Amino acid sequence: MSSHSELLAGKITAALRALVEKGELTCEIPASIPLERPKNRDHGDYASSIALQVAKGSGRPPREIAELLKRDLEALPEVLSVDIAGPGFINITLERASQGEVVRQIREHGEKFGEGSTLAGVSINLEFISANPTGPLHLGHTRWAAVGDALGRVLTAAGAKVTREFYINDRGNQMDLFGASVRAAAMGQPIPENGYQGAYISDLAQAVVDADPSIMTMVGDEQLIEFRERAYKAQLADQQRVLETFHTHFDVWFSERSLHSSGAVEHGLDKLRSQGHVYEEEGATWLRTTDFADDKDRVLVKSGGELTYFSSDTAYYINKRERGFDICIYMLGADHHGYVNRLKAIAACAGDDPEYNIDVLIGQLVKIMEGGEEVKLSKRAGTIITLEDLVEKVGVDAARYTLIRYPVETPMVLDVDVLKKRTNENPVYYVQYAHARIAGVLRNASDLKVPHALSDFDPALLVHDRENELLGALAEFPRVVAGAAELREPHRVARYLEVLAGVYHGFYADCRVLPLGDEPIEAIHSARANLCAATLQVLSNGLQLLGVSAPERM
RNA sequence: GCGCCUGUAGCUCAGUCGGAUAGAGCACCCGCCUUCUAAGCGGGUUGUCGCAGGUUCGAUUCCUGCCAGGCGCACCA
Repeated sequence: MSSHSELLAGKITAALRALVEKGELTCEIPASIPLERPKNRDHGDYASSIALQVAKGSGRPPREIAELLKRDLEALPEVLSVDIAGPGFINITLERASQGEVVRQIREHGEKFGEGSTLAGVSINLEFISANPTGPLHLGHTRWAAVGDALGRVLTAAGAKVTREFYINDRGNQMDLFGASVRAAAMGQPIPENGYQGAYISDLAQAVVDADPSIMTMVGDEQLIEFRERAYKAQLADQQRVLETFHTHFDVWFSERSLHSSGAVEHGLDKLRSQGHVYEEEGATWLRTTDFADDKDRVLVKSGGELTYFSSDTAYYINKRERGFDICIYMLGADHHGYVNRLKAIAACAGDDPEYNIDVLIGQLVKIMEGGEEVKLSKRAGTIITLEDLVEKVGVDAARYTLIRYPVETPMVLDVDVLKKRTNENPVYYVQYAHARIAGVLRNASDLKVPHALSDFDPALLVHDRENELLGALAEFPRVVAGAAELREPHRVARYLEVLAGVYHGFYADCRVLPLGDEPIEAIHSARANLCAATLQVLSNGLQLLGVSAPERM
């Protein structure tokens, strides 16, 4: 689908190239043309600083270059006028009817409006949460559940083939400790040193025993293993259930154990050896990650012969690549940021390009406020807030939306009291309300028999400033989605929706959509109803990308 | 000590490739429902963009140093 921004950028590029060829200008032509929607309405519908940017090496003043471009831009039928302002900004005003065409595009593409092809043909493995199956998902996991899921949707919209994957850390000491803790709870014995505390452990113990009381008569290691395995299955099933209620779906649940049982770890070691970055020292096997950006080498096989967790990580990465993924995205918490370099080093040691094949996103921690005070989280004291707790308190939509609307690299404070409110303080309702409001208008349009099919639409009638503003905002949606995918920042979609909702509310206040009282039905009513339908579509598509519902009524 | 993230209005926070008067919500004040959802709209007030330099026609944005807060530096998982 072609948009005005693409059209204008293309025209500018072509015009610059022609000027260079004719010898009227000497400069490099930038790969991307800066083009923005100015905040100030006096600056037209689109503005570009290209003349300022290009002027440097060209030996001509920016305003002169702007003048040269102006002629070409004005020749476009979609362009009404072009002004040169300030030091050399090019301000472009579009023909009104041309702006209105976006309504047609939106309605024709329907729920596909906004999709793009910038990541077409790229296969992406998106790994997020990856919690240990030794307890419920907590607040930190919840941020990733919301953002990771939204990112998956955004990447898909950009054309990528996305596999969402949850890596289950089901191997190692922690699992044994977990099993021992559950057994101790079942037997009424004290929880082992550094074991797992909390009411959920006794709940798990109770559930395991209820399902099969004979476990109490087992002895020794056999009993320990059974408690571990059954509690593991129960806890994993609980995580899966909770995530489904949170509208976060995984395509693959990948078990760390399976890496070992399938021989993938040995295979990974062989692969790394063949690349020449593995060595033996002091009885252990090491990967020389310091060949690439890491600050120390990492042990793959301990001197005692046991495999490290790091060996699983390397094998897992190699496994992902061999399953055909071009890009492996890892979403990690800030407490794991030290992993970034070693993960990149794994890719490099495997012969890949760490700048392309691997992408590590670090999310800062979430604080939570309730009753005006920070809720201190402590596993020991049992005061953890789980994903389920949060959803119970504020609902799926408010929880997801709030967690998604901030960039992940900023630490955020989540105020439970605010999230319970149904006011503007809670932006999810602001956006959803716009959607519900439009749905109501369209219901009324049908009742009043105001035609609002696309065939009844005349774009030239949309000449009000508010209409113009709304059309401009709608046209931005595909760019926003593409940018969110490219930068891995789904919060951009949320912020855009808030702006769009605001623009719509402004339009709604100033532009009557449907005929009043016994007024006759006219073409403007149909035009505006079409504009409403297009806005409804974009709000719906955007909310869909966030996994947040788009209610017809509120 | 080394590394990563953060520092923007009273509060919570936006601000892709440097651009034209730094934004939103909340809070505070004032208006707007005899007809499309007032969970809304309009107006007013609020800033040394942590500090100091540098690059540039132009810096909240890029570079360097410093200050403050958070997090991390295992043959743990």
